[in-house]
Amino acid sequence: MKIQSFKFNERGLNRFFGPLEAKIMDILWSGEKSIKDVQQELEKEKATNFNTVMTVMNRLVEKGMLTKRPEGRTSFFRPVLTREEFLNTQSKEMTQELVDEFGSVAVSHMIEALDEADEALVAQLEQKIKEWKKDR
Amino acid sequence: MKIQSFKFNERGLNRFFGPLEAKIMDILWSGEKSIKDVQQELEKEKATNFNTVMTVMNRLVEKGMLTKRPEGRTSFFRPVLTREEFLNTQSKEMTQELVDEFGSVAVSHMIEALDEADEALVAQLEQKIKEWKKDR
DNA sequence: TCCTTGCATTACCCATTGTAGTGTTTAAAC
DNA sequence: GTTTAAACACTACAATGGGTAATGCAAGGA
Repeated sequence: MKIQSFKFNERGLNRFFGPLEAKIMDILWSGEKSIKDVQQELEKEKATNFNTVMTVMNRLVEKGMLTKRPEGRTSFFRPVLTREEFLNTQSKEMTQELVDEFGSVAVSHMIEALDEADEALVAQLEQKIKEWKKDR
Repeated sequence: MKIQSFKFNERGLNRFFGPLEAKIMDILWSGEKSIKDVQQELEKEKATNFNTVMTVMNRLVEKGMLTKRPEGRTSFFRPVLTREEFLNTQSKEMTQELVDEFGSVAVSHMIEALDEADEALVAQLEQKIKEWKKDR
């Protein structure tokens, strides 16, 4: 299942996940782990129930975000996409949707957004356009 | 209250609102209307309970999307922003968030998205960059 | 006075997310 | 081989957001 909602209010992974989900994804992007591993990691910051972690992790599997690899009695979980792949995918989809939905209005806003953000990004964009023209 | 979530799956206003909310906003963007006006408009397509419409409209007021103007026993509702203002605002916020969140990755995706969308948009973007450079 | 109209209050349903109790399986320890 | 504890399954509940609607009140007109 795909991510289907982007929250303006939040930051980082919390834009795509609930807060606990986000923490779990983050932990699993540091390597394959069992439920207990994750729970202990979370415990460092705040008392966390094992079953809570299990439930959320299993839901993430159902959503297609994690894979579950049983090994004996214990299962090990791993994100389907790397963090980079994930963010890349999301960014791409978002951008596509933005242009589909808003067309030329979005284009104006892109420049404005880049303007406030970083001069180097505009240069990069310019370069991209150059390449794009070559392929025509 | 601001819109705080953008749904990839949906189209148009349904990206920002629930389906009934979206229809109501749409109707109100054609002019100030009472609950009954809106309900009758909705009724044309599908049986619609008056109170359902009322509840949703009042929620839209709470969210800051509509203003309510009492006149005698009847209240009249009007969107706070015009459709154009609303879409413009959303597009701007989305774009800003995108750049904030993904930086240069987003830039690449912008071009790709434009590529698939429309050649004219790339030209527009190029023009925007030119203007941007002038202001430096 | 009584009925109709407009609205307020309140509620229930469903989905998502965070939370956690209870029950079951099974490997390992005794 | 029976007990125990770890891992897990199953289930449920709360909060939130959105769609739905019943009930009840208030005020104006017949």
